[in-house]
Amino acid sequence: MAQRATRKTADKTPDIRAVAALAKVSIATVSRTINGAPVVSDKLSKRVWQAIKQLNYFPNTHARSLVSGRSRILGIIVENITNPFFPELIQSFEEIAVAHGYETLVSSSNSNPANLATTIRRMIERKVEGVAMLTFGEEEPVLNQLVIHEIPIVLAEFRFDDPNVSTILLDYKTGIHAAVAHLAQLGHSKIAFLAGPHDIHSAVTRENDFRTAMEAVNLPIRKDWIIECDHTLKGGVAGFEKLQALADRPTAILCSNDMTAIGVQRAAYLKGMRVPQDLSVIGLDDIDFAEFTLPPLTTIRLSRSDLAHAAFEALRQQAEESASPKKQREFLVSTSLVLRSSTAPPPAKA
Amino acid sequence: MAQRATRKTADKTPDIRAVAALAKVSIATVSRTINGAPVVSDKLSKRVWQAIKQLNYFPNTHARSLVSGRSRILGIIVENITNPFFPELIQSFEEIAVAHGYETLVSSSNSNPANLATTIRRMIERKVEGVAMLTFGEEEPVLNQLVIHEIPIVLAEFRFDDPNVSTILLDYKTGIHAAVAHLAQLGHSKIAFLAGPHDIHSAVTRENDFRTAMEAVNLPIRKDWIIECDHTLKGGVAGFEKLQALADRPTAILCSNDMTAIGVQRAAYLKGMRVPQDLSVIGLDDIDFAEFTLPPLTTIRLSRSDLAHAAFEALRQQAEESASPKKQREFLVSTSLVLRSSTAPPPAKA
DNA sequence: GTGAAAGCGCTAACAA
DNA sequence: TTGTTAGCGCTTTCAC
Repeated sequence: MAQRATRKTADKTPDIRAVAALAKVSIATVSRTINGAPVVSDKLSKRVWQAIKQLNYFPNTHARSLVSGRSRILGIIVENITNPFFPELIQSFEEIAVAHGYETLVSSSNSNPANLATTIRRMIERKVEGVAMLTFGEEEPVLNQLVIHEIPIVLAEFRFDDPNVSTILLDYKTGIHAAVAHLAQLGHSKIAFLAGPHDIHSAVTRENDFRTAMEAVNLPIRKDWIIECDHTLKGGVAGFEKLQALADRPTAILCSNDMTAIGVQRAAYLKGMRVPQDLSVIGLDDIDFAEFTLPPLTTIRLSRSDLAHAAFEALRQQAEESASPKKQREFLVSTSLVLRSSTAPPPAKA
Repeated sequence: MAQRATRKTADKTPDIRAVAALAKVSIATVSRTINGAPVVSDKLSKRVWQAIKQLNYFPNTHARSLVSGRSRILGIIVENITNPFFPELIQSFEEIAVAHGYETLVSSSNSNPANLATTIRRMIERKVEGVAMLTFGEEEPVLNQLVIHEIPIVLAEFRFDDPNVSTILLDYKTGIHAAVAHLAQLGHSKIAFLAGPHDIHSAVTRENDFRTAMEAVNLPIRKDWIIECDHTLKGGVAGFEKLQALADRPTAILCSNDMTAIGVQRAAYLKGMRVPQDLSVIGLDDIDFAEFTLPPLTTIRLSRSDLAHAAFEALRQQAEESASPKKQREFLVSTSLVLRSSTAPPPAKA
């Protein structure tokens, strides 16, 4: 009761008025000072900062967002935070966002559409200024809500015709062609491909690029050597076993991602096969872990940092240009082959 | 211009007034309906929900937070999102939080104090209702700001005397004693320990538990067999190499975490040593990856889900009891040994 | 059970 | 350059 007697003596967290009172200025001046408006005199500005420090004042972002209409929050949705590729990506994205004064809301879809819908709802309620959907193909069903709310979106490998939607194109082709050429040069002609799930755009693109790469070096594409896996360790194990069950087996396996490749390495080891002497393996992503597999994995590098930069940049441009006519943009992120120790010439014919 | 002529016809995102108008009720009734206040009649409630749906209305959380003083945001700060233990932990925590209607702000300290301070500032500005600091020992310098703002905190393995600070105690002892006993039973007497950084509480606790476990089975503790690493793959490699440089070498290595153990496995492989025939290795955490190492890693399981539950529960209790006298709480999360294939009897004497 | 009205803490006109 | 003031969209007394 006593505490509520007067505003000024209450020991609640200080607000902009408290700062203004202590600095003997108006609240507008405090607001201008905090937001770096160029008109405040040095004298007052100094008094204000001093008062802020003295009171240990923190501006209330909710009030700020409410009146300004800008939340300074960005959303990022990934497929599966448990695949090491994504934490590394999130980390990059957050660093960039924080450096630009944005907060990040992270969420993973886990390939669950209901989950995704809830996430979108949460993000809309929090008034995010943009969403990076790095789910590589699961986004279509929910895109609509975001588009209706005119929230800028950036997608990977999927074009959507709306002025608020930008796209990041991933040039897998360069890396995959280099990988296949590398294998061919080592003398491999029997090359298998462990694909990702066909409902993921990036998986389909990767598989297509594998096909054209094989054609480019005049190597046969065998249907039973292209197997759909699920981008997980277990998927790699399963894919390897299917290949082993075949009468005619490949001498090299290119995998749609690193996790699959690591699964293959493990499965091969358990079967008593040596990588790379008995079997060459190449991954895709170059997650931090790839360097530490046994043997260290040769892989196609897809830079998380490049991807994160592109995603942030796409969103920032759209959000901060809200006045001018919005337009879609396209960004390109490239890939490259990283040579380590999981490839070698094929074993001599038995 | 034309668009701004009147509020009612403007095509901006609908607000509570628009819903009230369409449902022909007051905004208070809309608010009550949304928040499930028990007084609204079925008839009006139905009209309101119908209007909400028709307008595709989403309540503005910033306005909500501003007036209610509750943001329904929780913060979680981890040491390093790149260690697979943490994404799994974050995932669990977020799921629980979302299920209870909370949003989560994620951040990793990356062992950078300046970073941590910024993070805390961001979280205070966003008015988080609680922070889970799962940094295992880097939290002290910034605890103060949070405490001043009376924000509920939950810490791992560190007690702090303040009514807003709860603690999760981790019972490493059970798991570590089981691991050492398992090794002793296999016939090992030369057991090394690759510790974590000494400025991390959990690392110190784990090391101490290793010592008491060794005493419990009457095995000698050798100083040069206890090496401080850094909980990373590289650290494990380095630790292994230091051990190999010794004249008298251990036959088994217990590691302070899984990443270290995986580093050891890799380094041993490169040296031509076989795990477990030549060297037994045990990890701690049981990250998802542990099951897929070569060979599958025997490790001490620390449940991410249990930890996440404890952390959320601690925060929720503190946040939702704000009226009644707050009190510190303690939670306990236990560990257990998971037997896989990286341990075996020591090699016969040469 | 329902509505009217007073703010929550801040930004952005507009005045001075 | 600085101050005054009108809301941002919502929750919550307080009347009815």
